[in-house]
Amino acid sequence: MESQSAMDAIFGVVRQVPAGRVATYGQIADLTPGCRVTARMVGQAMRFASEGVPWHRVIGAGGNLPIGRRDAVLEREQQSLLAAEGVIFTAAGKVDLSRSQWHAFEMPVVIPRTPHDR
DNA sequence: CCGCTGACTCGCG
DNA sequence: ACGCGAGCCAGCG
Repeated sequence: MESQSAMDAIFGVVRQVPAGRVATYGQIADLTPGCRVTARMVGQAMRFASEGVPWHRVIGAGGNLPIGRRDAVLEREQQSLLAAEGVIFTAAGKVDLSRSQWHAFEMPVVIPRTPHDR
């Protein structure tokens, strides 16, 4: 299994996803600071999500719910949890990322500019 | 050390 | 639309 510290880092990012919004495995991986975290690892980590970690807001690329291949019951739970939060689904049963994807707060890159160079 | 396996993703036919 | 293979990286036998 992956290291506990890596999962903690991943959980830390997942906890930032607000209700009504979703993020993809790859997105979480990219946002997770520290070492090389891949989408696969995020998925593994979600299996061990503890209380307080909104695992249901983490979905597959393109709005898929890849969990369905493993556990249909769990997938229904994820759907109901998301629906209860107001997440928009498409007719195809996928999450409408264009409307519900979480956009992490990005720290604006402050370009250093000294008084004399302008 | 090798190979297989994933709640993954992307590209190609 | 759908399957397949390759990249991905940690864990396990």
